[in-house]
Amino acid sequence: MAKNLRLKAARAEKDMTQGDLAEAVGVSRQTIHAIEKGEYNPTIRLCRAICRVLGKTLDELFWEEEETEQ
Amino acid sequence: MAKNLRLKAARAEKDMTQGDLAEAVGVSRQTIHAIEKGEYNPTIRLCRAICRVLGKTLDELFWEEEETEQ
DNA sequence: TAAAAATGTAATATATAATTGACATTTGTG
DNA sequence: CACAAATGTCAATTATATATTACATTTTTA
Repeated sequence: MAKNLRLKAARAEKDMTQGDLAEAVGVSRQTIHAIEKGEYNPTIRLCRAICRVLGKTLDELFWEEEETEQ
Repeated sequence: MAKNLRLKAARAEKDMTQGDLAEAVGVSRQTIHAIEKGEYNPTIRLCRAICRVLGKTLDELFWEEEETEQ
């Protein structure tokens, strides 16, 4: 998975820390960190929760034209 | 998770069986069945793969205004 | 510039996505 | 109708998303 800079930017736009977002969507801070870093392949439910909190769509935050690795 | 009828319809539009789609995205037929039935909370990577094969966006196939259960 | 807040990282544990194999039921077609 | 293909379902297993705890590093701010 590639780094998710769009997520990082959307979070910054809302002035939320990784911890704030984690709490808002009900996961651990490390999970948000791992998603932004591209280490995790999150579930669609978590992606939707993040989108709702940040006011973005799935396509805006989680679409990728091509799958890079694995 | 709610039944994913949009996925079922998009698959029908491409005249693909559950088995065809499963093979195209590299998962088992049961996984596709479970997603359509709403039993699984698939990963974003699998959702993207399905979207690419069916020529749809994440928002078209996997967005939900509200999370129903659990 | 020191303290606090935020972020990065790692190891271990747990929940659940996904596989596999097998069979039952439904649907389409000769 | 009979056969085949597609779909539905179940149980057991494996892979991996996520949690938890803990600490190190970077960034912010008083």
